[in-house]
Amino acid sequence: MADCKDAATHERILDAAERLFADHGFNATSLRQITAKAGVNVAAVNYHFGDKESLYVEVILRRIRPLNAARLARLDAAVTAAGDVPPPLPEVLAILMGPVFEAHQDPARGGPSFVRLISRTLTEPLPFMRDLVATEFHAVIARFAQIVRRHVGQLSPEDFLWRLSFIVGAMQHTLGTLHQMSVLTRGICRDNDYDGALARFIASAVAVLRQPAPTANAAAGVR
Amino acid sequence: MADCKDAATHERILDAAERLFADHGFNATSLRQITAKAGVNVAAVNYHFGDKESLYVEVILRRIRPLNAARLARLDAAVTAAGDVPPPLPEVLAILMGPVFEAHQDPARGGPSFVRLISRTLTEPLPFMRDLVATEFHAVIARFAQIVRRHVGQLSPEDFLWRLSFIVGAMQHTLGTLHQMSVLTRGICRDNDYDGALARFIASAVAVLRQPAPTANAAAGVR
DNA sequence: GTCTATAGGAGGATAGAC
DNA sequence: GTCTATCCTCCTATAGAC
Repeated sequence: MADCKDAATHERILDAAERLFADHGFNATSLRQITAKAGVNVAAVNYHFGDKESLYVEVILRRIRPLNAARLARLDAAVTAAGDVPPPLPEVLAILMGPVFEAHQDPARGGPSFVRLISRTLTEPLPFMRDLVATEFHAVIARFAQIVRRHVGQLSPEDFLWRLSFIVGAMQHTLGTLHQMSVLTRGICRDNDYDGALARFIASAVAVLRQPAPTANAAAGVR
Repeated sequence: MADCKDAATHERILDAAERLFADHGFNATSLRQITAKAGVNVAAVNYHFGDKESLYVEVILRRIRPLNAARLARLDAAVTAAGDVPPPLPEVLAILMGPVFEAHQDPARGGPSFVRLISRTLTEPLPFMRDLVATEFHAVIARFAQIVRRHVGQLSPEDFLWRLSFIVGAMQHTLGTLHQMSVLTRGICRDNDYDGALARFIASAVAVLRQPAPTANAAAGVR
């Protein structure tokens, strides 16, 4: 048996829901699928979590709280070590993304399913998900954005935020497709090359942030 | 009345569905919502489109076919004009993204709803959507990737595809959030600054593609 | 604490009148 | 072509037994 025979009903439901929500999304997943996969009764969800939305929230919180705590702890350490100047940009980005890549490799931290689920949660516009993202990510985002900002002080706020948006998009897409990069690229990019993927993401994000400030004729497509 | 009184039922259903699918997604939108918004009877969907999935496909096809045709036509013209060398990278990217930004501004080409719907369709993993994307986008993607590739010939296939993936993510995220950039940035980035957004996207994509090839110690977070 | 049984409602699809 | 009426499936949530 792959399933631990002694896992509490509570945990078994969370595990099954994590996988199914990641694969099919919130609306396309029924409580019956979840309880069937978990090997428990339909009513167990209501007993342990109340309703479907609360279950989804718990699935996310179980993983994201330790993950974000790790991010902030590592960032604090890096800031302390760096002294008066902000920590180097690649290091800051590595601290932001590293824990997610680690979670992708570690079933105990959710594995690929959880990472994909995060990616989905960031894009699905259901009100309760937006609230969840706002509550759990706001402190992390503000903290990192503030430090990154110090590295590109010459940029206008507008340029800075557009670049940040592109990077968030790349991040979200990377997390959502990492598990199938081998298939998507016919084997050229490997799913399990975490160090390579992380290094390339960081380098590209740095390239976006450090590109020259735009000039008036840049919009004309000048080479 | 904002609605054209003579719009055929067929078109009214497509318009209502486009908006609702973009706002709430495929599963969260009911046929009853669509027909209510269109001011037609529930059975009209079945009569005109067969079932819900076919309706979704028609909503996309109505807009995406002219859009992709315009992309390929402009690309052909640019390739002809450039002669032996490939057209400049920023110009190629402008041809790829320009038509989408134009559609965002033009209600007759779908406006923000259609652009958001495309973004959603690229991320939702329902089988019929994956088929739709494969069928309608494959030729365009292959054509553009081939030309972009000629600008970064020194890159390994692996580096090239990772960078392309980051750019696709940035593109998808930009299209999905363009309509609310004002809100997300508290007014700093404007939704309707299409030229500015397009220019910034192109510049960032170029920065990602043209960054130096990675070195062995890049993964260590060296400044 | 966990399960059985079921209420109560919504959704997609269709038959047949007009 | 468009509408009315309806079928049947599937879902969430709950009440109450064990």
